[in-house]
Amino acid sequence: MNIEQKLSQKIIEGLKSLYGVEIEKVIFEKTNPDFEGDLTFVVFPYLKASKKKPEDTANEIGTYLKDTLSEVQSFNAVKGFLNIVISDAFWLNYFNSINAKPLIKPAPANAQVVMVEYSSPNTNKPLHLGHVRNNLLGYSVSEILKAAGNKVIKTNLVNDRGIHICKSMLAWQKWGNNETPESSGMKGDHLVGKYYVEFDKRSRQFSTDLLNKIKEAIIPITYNPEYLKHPSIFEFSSEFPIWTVFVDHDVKTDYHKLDDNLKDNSEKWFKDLKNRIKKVLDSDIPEEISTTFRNIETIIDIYYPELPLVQVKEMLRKWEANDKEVRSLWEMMNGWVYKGFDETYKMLGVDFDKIYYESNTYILGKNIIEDGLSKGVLKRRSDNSVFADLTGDGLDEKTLLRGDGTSVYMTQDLGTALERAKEINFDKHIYTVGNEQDYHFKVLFLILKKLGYKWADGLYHLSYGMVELPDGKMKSREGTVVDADELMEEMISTAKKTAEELGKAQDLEAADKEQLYKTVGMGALKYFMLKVDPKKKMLFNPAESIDFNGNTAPFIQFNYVRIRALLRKATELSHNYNESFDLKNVTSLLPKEKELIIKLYNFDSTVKQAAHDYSPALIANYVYDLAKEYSQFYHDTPILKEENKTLLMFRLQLSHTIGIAIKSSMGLLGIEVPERM
RNA sequence: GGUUUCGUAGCUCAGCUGGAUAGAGCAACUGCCUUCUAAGCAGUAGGUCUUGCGUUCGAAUCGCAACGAGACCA
Repeated sequence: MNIEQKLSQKIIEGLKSLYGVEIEKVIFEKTNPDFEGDLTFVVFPYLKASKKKPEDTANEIGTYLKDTLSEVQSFNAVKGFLNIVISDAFWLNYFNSINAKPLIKPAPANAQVVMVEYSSPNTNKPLHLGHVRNNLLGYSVSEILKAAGNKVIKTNLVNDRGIHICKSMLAWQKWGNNETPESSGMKGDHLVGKYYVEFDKRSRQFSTDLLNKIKEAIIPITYNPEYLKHPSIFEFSSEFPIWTVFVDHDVKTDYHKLDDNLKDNSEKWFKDLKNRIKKVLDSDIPEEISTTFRNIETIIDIYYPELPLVQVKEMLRKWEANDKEVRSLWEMMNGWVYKGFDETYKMLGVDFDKIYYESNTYILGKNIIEDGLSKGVLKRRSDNSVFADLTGDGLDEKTLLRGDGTSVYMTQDLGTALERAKEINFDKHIYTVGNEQDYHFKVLFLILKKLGYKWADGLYHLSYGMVELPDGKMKSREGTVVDADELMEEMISTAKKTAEELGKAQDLEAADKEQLYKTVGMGALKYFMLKVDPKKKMLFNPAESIDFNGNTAPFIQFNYVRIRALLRKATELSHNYNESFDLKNVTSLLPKEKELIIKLYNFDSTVKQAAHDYSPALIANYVYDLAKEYSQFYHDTPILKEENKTLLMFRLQLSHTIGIAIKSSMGLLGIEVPERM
């Protein structure tokens, strides 16, 4: 039983015997630092029962505690606050029980099985800052869950198929000149990403060129605004404002901006244009117009099949039909990407127990539809599409199967979840996905619950906030994406620069120095991202480098390093801090020493809370507090100069165990600690 | 427009299952290296917790409304 439980029990007893109040749960506050005490019990709610002044009530309960619990050394009552002082002997005794022992115990045999899905990249471009937050969170939450006694299966669902993957493939095929990671010296994922960007560029250029051809063809009739008076032309121009631009030569508007669809959906745009032209041609119009429109029609007919977006759809169709050539191109380019990702993952220090590929799972989910229809959870519309009616739960109708029988993302996710539940009998399944998908997961979980799957109660969306830049969200099209590999490189070189400026680690071997820069640089990055509450969006300013001072990983690492150096020196002086020491000879604790032991005492509950909240930020706050507290202690108390041998030993052991706590906590964040820096 | 999240120091964030005078770090300013590593320690300054109303012994925390910002869905 821990000290809070003991106190709770006695307070419940005391309240009953003193005032006849029965309560179930006692909550303690941390004592305000301005007052003496380790824990505080607030008595305001019981004044009605006690019919006494706040201070008197607190004093009575305090007396009861002191009389019945030997751990209670003293107490003081300020207004309605009962500040309880726990005896040094209790804290020393506690410290002795954990001294030099590992703080994290392996999961028990009957542990709950938790799947944690994270990372889930697309294979059409390299990882960026947003993925970095996802990966660090997923990994850290996994480690925290393990430390809290769960069996964790880390998993990654790779999005390796679809229209966006085909874009890189098509661009490489058409304009790649057989460029490979070897020939270009580029990381595979970056090379593929380059062609993804290339596709976008070429596609837009192609649309622009085509548009220019149309513009030229239309010139003969643009000098006669009279034509606008024809009803069919008028209708046409109102649906396609581009016409107006052609007619009015004074308008300098970039016609690209006229219709976003032309940028992103040129295929549909030109198709629509052609249909509209047909409509005009069918109507009664002057000869000159019909000739012009026929010319335009011909231009579209010639160039439409060449549109990159048209071709990419064709490629996807071939991929789905298992076309040999397309499949082998796909395999080759994905192979490049995986090699690149592996490097990034290694640098990030994350790993997976199981990797799924969407190319294997995207067909799943269709049997669920049948099941859902027969259970009446899903319904069929007249156009043959299938949907879940969630309006009763305050949500919309969610279509799961289109009229033509094709499925949507949701269908896949339903299928994948079912597969996994069958394959691995998990108790919980965590999806680490950004909060832009909150609605998606709400719907997903709700449908699975409605379908009656018991395991659906164990599904959880670890929804994290977006990483934003000073001018808003990252946008790949605007080139504001912060690349993961570049960022990591930068952090490491900044660590190097800083270390050199400070004259740190001069006596280390070259290889150890490199390792140190990596540990410190990556530590700073990871801590920076994990110390923020996952639920909240966070800001990253590329113009300001991530700090190495203050509330940062390097500060925490530095304190670990000081402990290690201290212990090395102690060993040199033959102070064997590993042998057990006699508690009786330590008669009292310095305030800081007690504070530190209490911090150690809080390790378990912090890990538990962090696991419950899926929040590495709690661990980050904890370890920073611990390191800061130790830093003050270290500064104020010369340990090796202590003449009292027992005290000297105690302080070495305290430092040692705090070192263990720092290392363990940082480990939960995926951050390493160096021996020297 | 509908749904939803958020608003705390100049900046980045803690604190939010209601508790005492709202805390850190960065940036600014001031001290402290002959000492176990100064990536440190100590200090100064910086706040209408967006605003208003309500709930109560007590509200940054809970409720309602307004204003502002973001996300998702059309």
